Amino acid sequence: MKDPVIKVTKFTLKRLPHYYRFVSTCLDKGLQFISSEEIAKGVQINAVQIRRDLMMFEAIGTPGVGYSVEELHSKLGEVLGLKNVNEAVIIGIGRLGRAIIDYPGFERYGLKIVGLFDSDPGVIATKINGKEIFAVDELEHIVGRLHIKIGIITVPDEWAQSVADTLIKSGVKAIWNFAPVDIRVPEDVVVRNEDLAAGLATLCHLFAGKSSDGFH
Amino acid sequence: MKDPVIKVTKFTLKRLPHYYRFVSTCLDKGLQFISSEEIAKGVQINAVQIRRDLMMFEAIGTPGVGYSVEELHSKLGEVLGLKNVNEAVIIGIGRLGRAIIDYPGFERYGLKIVGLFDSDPGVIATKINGKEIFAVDELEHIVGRLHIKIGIITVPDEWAQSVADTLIKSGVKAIWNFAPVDIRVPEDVVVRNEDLAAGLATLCHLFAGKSSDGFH
DNA sequence: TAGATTGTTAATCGATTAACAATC
DNA sequence: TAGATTGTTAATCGATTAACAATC
Repeated sequence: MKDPVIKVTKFTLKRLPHYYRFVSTCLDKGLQFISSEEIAKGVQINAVQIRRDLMMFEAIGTPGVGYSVEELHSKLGEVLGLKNVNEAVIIGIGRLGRAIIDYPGFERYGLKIVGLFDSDPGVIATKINGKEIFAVDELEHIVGRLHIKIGIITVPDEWAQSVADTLIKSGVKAIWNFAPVDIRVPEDVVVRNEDLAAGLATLCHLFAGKSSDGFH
Repeated sequence: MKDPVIKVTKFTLKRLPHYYRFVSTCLDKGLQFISSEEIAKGVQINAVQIRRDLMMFEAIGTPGVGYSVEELHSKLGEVLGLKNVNEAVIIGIGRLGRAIIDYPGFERYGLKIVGLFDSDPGVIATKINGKEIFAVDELEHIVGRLHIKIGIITVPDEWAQSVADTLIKSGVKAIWNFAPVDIRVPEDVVVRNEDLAAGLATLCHLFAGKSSDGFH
């Protein structure tokens, strides 16, 4: 019998990490149950929306009582694919790469960075947090042998696509790209282009809008 | 006469930075005109969608010819609020903070980080790229005096909200938060919570979905 | 003119919200 | 039972797509 793949819309999916984070803190506090209203306050999302989103697990809540914190936490983690530790490699050990390597939020999500790569002879063979940095030339070899499925790209724009291609050739199925270019991948590979500058542009626009509105 | 505030939906806004980036490269290549089809290929978004999005500037394109690269570039930059340089401060000079300080995509968007702050006596008064790091205690004073409107938060979770409060009190109107918590702000302040771990969670889910699908 | 491509209207699709019956 | 809160259905809202007339 195969696992029923839980279908979630793109939009629901975006909200899940927030629920997960909030529910995690509730768990830490030792709470037993929470209502959709309480979650709503915690994550600033409409309570109806939340109930709707949580409907993907059938009948996980108890009317009149709320949701079991523990169960909800566990289910959310499962849907988000955080149950098993995911091993990843990171390519590009500049400042951004280093920041990612010890970004605090990741452990909770079970991400384990097991391979560090760079092309700069000056950093190759040095260590970060006890992990050695390898030459990019070895990327294909190592990724293939360790059966790594996730690659994190923190190299300059002009290298990003070619690094991605190498990763894919080596069997990587999920790419998290921080270079400010849109990476092309085949159908069976998922990619997330995390363009920080785009986030900035969005913020600037909202800001510009607000400030001109202010004068009317 | 006041500037007509161009209304853009949340979704259009998310696509604009991509257009902007692509059009920038066309400009660099010296192209005169591009069609919505060409942009579509470049950014992997439906051409109709693009035309629809670009309708916010009235009649900027020429039927049968396309859009003037130069004009489009300039208009997009304007809408995104990138015309004037935006000065910002950053609080939290850890690895992430340092990565942000020299992330390559930002200059193009006119972001200028003019103040660096941290609470660690070990880094206060040291310099990065020639810019001195100040004590957080001076944040309110300096931000207020320089009339800074944008604050970037790269401190640990537990400090994020309080730093945000200080920023707001000092007159900051836009906050870009990298700490993995949702920051609360008053109505007249815009905030963008850039939770990297949430991005990871999204990627993991997509990945998990793909891999189980693969077996059917 | 003929060909290309825009701007716009109408049709479709999907997400959010409101209302409420079912359940503890 | 009465009160609370879920799960679900129906109504609304907004975004995307398709079709095409207008324009260069």
